Amino acid sequence: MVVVVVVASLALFALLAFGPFSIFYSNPLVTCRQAEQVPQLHFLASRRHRFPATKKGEESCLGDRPLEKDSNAITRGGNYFQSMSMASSSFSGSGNALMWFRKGLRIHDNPALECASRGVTGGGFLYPVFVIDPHYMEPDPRASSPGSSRAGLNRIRFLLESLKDLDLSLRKLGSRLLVMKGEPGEVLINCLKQWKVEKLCFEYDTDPYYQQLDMRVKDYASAARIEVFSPVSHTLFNPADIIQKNGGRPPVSYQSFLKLAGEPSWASSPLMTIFPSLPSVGDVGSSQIVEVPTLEELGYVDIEMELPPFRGGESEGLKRLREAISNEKWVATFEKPKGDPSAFLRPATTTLSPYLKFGCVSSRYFYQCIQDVYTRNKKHTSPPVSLLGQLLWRDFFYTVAFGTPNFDQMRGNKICKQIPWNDNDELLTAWREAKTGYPWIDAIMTQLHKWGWMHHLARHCVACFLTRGDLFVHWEKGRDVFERLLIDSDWAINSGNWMWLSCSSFFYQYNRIYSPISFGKKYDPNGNYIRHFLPILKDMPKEYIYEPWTAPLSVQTKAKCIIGKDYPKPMVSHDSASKDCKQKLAAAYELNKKLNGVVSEEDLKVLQRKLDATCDSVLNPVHSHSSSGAKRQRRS
DNA sequence: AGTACGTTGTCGGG
DNA sequence: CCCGACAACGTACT
Repeated sequence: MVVVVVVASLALFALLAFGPFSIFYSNPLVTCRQAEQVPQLHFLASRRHRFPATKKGEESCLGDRPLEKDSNAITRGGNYFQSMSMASSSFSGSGNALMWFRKGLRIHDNPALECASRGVTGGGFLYPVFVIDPHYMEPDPRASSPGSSRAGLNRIRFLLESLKDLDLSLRKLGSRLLVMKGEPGEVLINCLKQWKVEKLCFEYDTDPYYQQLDMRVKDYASAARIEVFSPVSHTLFNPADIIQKNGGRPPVSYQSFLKLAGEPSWASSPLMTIFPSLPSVGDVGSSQIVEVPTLEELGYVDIEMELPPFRGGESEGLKRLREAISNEKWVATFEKPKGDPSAFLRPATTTLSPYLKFGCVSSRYFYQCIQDVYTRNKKHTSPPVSLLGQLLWRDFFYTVAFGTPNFDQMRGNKICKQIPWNDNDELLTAWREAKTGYPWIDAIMTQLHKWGWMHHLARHCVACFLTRGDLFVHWEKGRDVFERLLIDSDWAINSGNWMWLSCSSFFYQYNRIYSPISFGKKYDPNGNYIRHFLPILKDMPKEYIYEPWTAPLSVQTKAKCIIGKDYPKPMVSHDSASKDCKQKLAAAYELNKKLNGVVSEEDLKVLQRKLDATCDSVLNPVHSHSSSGAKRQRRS
């Protein structure tokens, strides 16, 4: 199941993680004609699938090539049944195949499903399985907001909706989704045994959680002589290929990644398939099969939460993709940094990131759709800022993460600067709970709670504020909050972006700090975004809405919002806090340089003590936001 | 050793 | 809207 092992979307993190993808919501300007201008669908049956050349149960440990390069293997209008019978000649036994869904919750461009369908032989059956891990899905009463210990309610809902949609699509093809509960590895191995499965298919996954889980399952399959097919289809490229091309080390800059990556092998091959039907599902024996559960059935009762503007599933994802793509001028001129992070009625990006995260939409199909628009619009933007560039960022982070041990933490991570971040839970909690006293920051964090999604640049602002800009809290802490709450949170992209924003890796210009006051103001001078997500401030005059503590008491009274009572005072003064942060970063960089990146725990402690003495730090405000905030206010 | 470059800073001035 | 100052990092390449 989709348990991500380490709690990690910066969207920018999500970039995608920090949500890189955007789409308009319903765009009334999209016509049917435009919507159809996407690459043609092709029949699955037409393609002769080649099974991996490696031995049974061993292939795919590093992931197979996503698709054969040989486009001759792909012809239109082939005969489904013919190809099935071809496959059957090479098998004997039960002829049963199992398709294990984890991410990749889609029918289109799904090589593992194709292979599973083709792998059914004789009178065999196809078992499409999804395993719900209770740790990932069931309520944790101790969590800081509704949801499980690992996932916020918004992502759990999105996943359930995606499963429901997948089940519906499978049923239309004469199959269904077999939902089971339990520890995924255990459940799956049990299925393989009980159902006499001879072929196991699932999408290859680079996340450490799956690396470990899949190893276990593959070991069992190998011992039981079950054939395993595990294609790379979540990303554009196989991260292992890129790392190999670079002499075994992942590229650490986007530009070098681009050079190594080049064009994907399948760039002009048809990826879309239509299944006329799927092999039927066999007897499930004593296995406990459930319908896709509702939130209530999982134990989420009496929770009042407004619905975020994202419905999960392949159907909705493809609809949004077509809407986004149909606006060709928008696609061709897309420049990520020019988007407006305060736009919420109509976000400035595709908002496809949640769909890419769960694989409801294929990133490869998205890639081809964009290229298709580019062929008709010769003048278009380029990576890193273009729409295509956003997809490549996603692959960039997947590649670096896959090739970097301990990528999701500072310690033991070779590409991560060792910095003496503080471990102050009070600062972290105020940030997480949208109580920093900076309306721009608190509005963004509120959007995170309510929607499970914010614009990429909004993610930048709050990540910078928590780490190198103001609070100097460890980036891993903020990453964990994003990881749980973002619908699109993604292990590689989220940690990558947090390192980026905290100047721990990839980006190092620590003097460039987002102002929690001016940055939002330049996009949204009236503060509409703040008024929407922080209704307590809705009547604050625009002159004060970004800095309500500067409003005269009479104005606060009239706006029915007394600062310090109805809305918090700023927890730190940005001017002095950011100066302290810069000083600390400079000292930490110096130490890293001196020790050539090999900084011990003790070295960091010594530096921290030294910095605490020299900086008027925000690290010890134990008794209060207001008093330390007030103190700082006086100094400035 | 030196140079160019790097998806998305802020502020003040023209 | 664009400019430079601010203060100055690392990576990649020559």
